[in-house]
Amino acid sequence: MARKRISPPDSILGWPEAEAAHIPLDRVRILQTALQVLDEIGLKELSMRKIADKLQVKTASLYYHFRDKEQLMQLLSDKISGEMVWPEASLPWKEQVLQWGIQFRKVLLQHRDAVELFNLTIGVGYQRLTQIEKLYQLFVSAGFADPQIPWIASMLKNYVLGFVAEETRLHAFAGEEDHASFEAMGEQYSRFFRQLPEEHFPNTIRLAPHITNTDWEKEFSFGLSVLIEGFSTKLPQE
Amino acid sequence: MARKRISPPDSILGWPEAEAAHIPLDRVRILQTALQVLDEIGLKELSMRKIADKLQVKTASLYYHFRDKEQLMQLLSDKISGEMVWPEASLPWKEQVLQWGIQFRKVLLQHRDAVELFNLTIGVGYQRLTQIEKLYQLFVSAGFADPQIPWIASMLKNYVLGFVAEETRLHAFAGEEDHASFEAMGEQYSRFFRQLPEEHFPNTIRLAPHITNTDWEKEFSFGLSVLIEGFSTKLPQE
DNA sequence: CGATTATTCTAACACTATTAGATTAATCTA
DNA sequence: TAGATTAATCTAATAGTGTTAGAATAATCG
Repeated sequence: MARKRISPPDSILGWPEAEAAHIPLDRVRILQTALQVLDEIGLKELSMRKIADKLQVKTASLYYHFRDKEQLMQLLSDKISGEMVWPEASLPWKEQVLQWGIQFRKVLLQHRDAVELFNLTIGVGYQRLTQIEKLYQLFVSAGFADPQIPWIASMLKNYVLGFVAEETRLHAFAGEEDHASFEAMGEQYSRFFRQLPEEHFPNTIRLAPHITNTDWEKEFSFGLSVLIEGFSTKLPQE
Repeated sequence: MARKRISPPDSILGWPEAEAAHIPLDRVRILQTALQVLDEIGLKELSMRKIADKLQVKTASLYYHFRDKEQLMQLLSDKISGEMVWPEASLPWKEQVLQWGIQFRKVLLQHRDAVELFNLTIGVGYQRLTQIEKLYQLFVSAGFADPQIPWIASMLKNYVLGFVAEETRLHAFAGEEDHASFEAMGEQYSRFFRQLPEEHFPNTIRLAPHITNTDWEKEFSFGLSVLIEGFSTKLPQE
C-alpha cells in the first residue's frame, strides 16, 4: 500500500491533524468521510471534490478506489443500510413488521437526504440485499405464499421510504434557518395552504392542519397498521 | 411580445423549419419541448442547454421564462400530472381508488423517468395539487375520517410511485439496447440473482423468478387491493 | 539496492447551471 | 410615422461538476 510522505517540512511531528492527514485512503475511510460530508451539506451539494477536500486529497485519487460517483453513492447507501437493527425472529409476524418499519425509518432519519440517496441508487450492495433477504424471511415464516412475498415486501419498503420522504420534505419546507421549532415549520407550511384558491382546493385546505400539526410517530404506525391489515387478508388460511 | 427577426438572409421565406424556429418562446412551448427532450434522452441527460438547442435558442433565454431549472422541472412534472384522467365519481369508492391508481400509473409510464421527476420535485403546482385534491374528495365521499385522509391518500400516491419506480428500474436493468424483448430483460436480471452467494440470500434467490417473470398489471392490482383492504379496516362503521 | 507495483497527483476536458449587461425586437405614445 | 419605452433574446463570462490520461511518488518485493 502506498503512503503519503510523512511529516512535511512545516508541520510539527506528531501533530494529530497532520498525522490524520496521512492515513492512506481506502474504501472504508472514504465512505466514512463521504457520509460525514453528506450529513453536513446534503445530497445536492455532495461532490467528489468536497469529499476529497475533507480527506485532504486530490479528487482524482477517489477514482482509484471507486469506478465513478454512482458506485460511491451505491456503497454509501449500503453503509447506511448496514445500520439497520433486525427485529427478533421470535416475535409474532405483525410485531416484526412493525419493528422492521420503525427501525428502517430510524436509520433513514439518522442521515441527511438518506431517502433520496436510496431512491437514486439501486440496492445491489450486500447490506441492502441483506435487508430485503431478512424481510423475505420474515414473510416466509409468517406463512405467506411465495409469489406474493416480493410484492408485499416491496410495498413495506416503499411505504417507509415514501413516508420518510414526506416527513423530511416538510422539515425542509421551513427553509434552512430555524430547524429548531416545529411550530414555525408548520406555520410556514400552512401559510402556503391558506393562500390557495378555496374554490379549487376545499379539501386540501380543510385537511391541511392534519398535516401540519401531526404526530409523525403515530401516523407512521397508523400507516404500518393499514399495511399489516391489508397483508393479513392475503394470508393463506391454515 | 418580442419576436425573433423573420427570414434571416440565407433562409427561404416560408420554409417551414425556419418559420418554426421563429415562434416566440413562452412557458407552454418550452415545457412542451422539454417534455420531448425528456422522453428522448432521460432525466439524467436533461439539461437547459439541450432544451434550448431543440428550441433553436440560446440557453440564457430560458431564464427569462423560468427562475431556474428546478422551477422548470416543477412545471414539467405538473404538465405530466395534467394528463391524468379522473375516475367517475359515481363508482363505488374501492373501484374509484383502483381506477385512480391505474390511471396514475399509466401517466407515469407514458414519460421517461417520470417517477424520478416526481420524487425530485415537490408537488406545489396546480395540476399536482388538483390530483391530490381529487383524491381527498374521493376519500371524503367514501366516509373516511378527516384526520386519516391525508395519510391514506399519501399511502396510495406513494404506492403507485414506488411500484412504477421498481417497474421501470427492472426495465432499465437490461441496458439500453434491446428494450424489445421482455425475456432478455428477465434473463439479465435473474443472472444477477443466480450469482449471489446462496447461503446468504436463500430467499432472495428462490423468490427471484417471481420478480423476473411477472405480470406487472396483475401485481399492481394485487398491491392496490392490499391497500384497499387495509383502508377498509380504518373506515368508521355507519 | 534496484526494479516493480500500488497509489496519488497534475493538468486537462467537456460538461453543467446561472448571471450581468449588451443587443435586438415589439409595442406604445406623441 | 418617428421616437421612446418595454420585452425578449443574446453575448460572454463565472464557478462549479464528473472524469480521464499520464506523470510523479511512495511502498513493497526480489
